[in-house]
Amino acid sequence: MSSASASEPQTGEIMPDWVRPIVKESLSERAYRELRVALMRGQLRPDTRLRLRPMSARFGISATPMREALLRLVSEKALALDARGSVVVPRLALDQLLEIRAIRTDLEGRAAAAAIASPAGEIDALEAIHVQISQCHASRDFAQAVNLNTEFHLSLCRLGRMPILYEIVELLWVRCGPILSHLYDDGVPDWEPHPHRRIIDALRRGDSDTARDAVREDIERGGSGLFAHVRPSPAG
Amino acid sequence: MSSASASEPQTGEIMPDWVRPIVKESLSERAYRELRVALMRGQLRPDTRLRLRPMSARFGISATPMREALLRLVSEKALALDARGSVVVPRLALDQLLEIRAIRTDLEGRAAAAAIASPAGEIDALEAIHVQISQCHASRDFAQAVNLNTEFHLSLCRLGRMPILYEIVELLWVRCGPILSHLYDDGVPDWEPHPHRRIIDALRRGDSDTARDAVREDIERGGSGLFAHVRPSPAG
DNA sequence: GCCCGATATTTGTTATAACAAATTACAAAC
DNA sequence: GTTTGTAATTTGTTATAACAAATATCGGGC
Repeated sequence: MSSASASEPQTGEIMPDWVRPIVKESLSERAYRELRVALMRGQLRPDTRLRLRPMSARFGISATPMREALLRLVSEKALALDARGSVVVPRLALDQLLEIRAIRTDLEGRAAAAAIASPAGEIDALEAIHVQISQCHASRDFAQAVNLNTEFHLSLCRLGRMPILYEIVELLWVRCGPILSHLYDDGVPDWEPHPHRRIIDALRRGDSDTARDAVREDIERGGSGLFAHVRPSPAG
Repeated sequence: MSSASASEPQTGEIMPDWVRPIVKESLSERAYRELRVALMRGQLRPDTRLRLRPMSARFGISATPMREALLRLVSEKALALDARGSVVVPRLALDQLLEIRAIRTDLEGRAAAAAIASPAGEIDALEAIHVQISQCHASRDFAQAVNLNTEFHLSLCRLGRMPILYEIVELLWVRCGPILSHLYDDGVPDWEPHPHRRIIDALRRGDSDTARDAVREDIERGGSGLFAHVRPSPAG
């Protein structure tokens, strides 16, 4: 580690920039990150129990960092604790799904409105994602379409350049992860024009109001296939 | 499972309901909760270092649950890690404060709009908080006024009955905690009518649009005293 | 006075062990 | 076959120890 570490005191030497990205990732953070992407990709089914010691064995680490990773996801509500104190993959309630959609309407809408300042290349990249989604629809590759749809929304949020907002929205998507695989259970929407297209066109025209409204339309009209996989709300 | 502990197998016995509130709070959760309210009350100054072992000594617990509590707050971004890996009370950047205000406008605005369905008594309670704030202004008790102002906004959000939204907003307030004590550094605003009053009146009239707009006004025009205590944004 | 370098301490991280509570497994009794 | 009671296992929680890296302390040289 001759030259990289960020905490090294300044030598007179001038270092090229490309030596820096030596990141030291703790064991708990690696486990956290792996579990998180597994959640977002829908690879963990609701009600799955994640027991501490079996998990730490699977990851090849001790209980302490594994517990850290699990509890961090619990604190984000991406996972939950059952009555026994065991970590489980939660099943979203109807109330929660509706609330998440409402919050996403506000936040993703604001991000989209802020994204009109984006350079053309980044809007092109967003469009490229939507083209891939359309291809997945055509080839009936719904698993990939789900992941790309997530990527579309998160990429759009990144264009808004609001890091705090982005993290909130990402948390909401993680929470929906376990049921997201059913996004297309009701079939492929064939709206014309697709809300994603409306978003992209609005961004190109610098029309923030239309961008925001297209996001709202996408959220409100989409995702109907998810409702079959939420639990009824308590006393609702 | 007629009435008692959720995990207890069904005995024929019928238990009164009041035996239930036996809550077992783990050591880490108690430390987490205490630190969190200390943050929200502005009792921890920015750049304060919270070292692991001294902290666990102060709380009279071992390093493991203390580390859990600290890392949980780090994961919520209520605390941060410096280059050494030490936990520190972060200093908000200007960008972040502006972004938090924008997000609060959306979310607290939506909560206020949803709160028009609230029973009259709860709106009265909200008004009572604002009356206390006015009294604090008159008696120059700004420390208490800050806490009550926080309580006003969080109470308003609770009225919206959107638990996920509420938790997000609360997180945003926790992140502002370390600089909130400077809320009145620019003096007491003497707008007429005070936005809080507009909110309360709008709730009573069931006017969701005005409620939302009054929240926006309160956020946009208030809190100018905070800007002197944020660090300049990186390359901003 | 200031700077340098070796030692001692403290730091965050991870592993392991001890503990109580809960769950499971299993065999005896009905 | 079902139930019941006891033992064995597994669970989450907490404490403690070991480790390397970073930091602080302190003395000597200039």
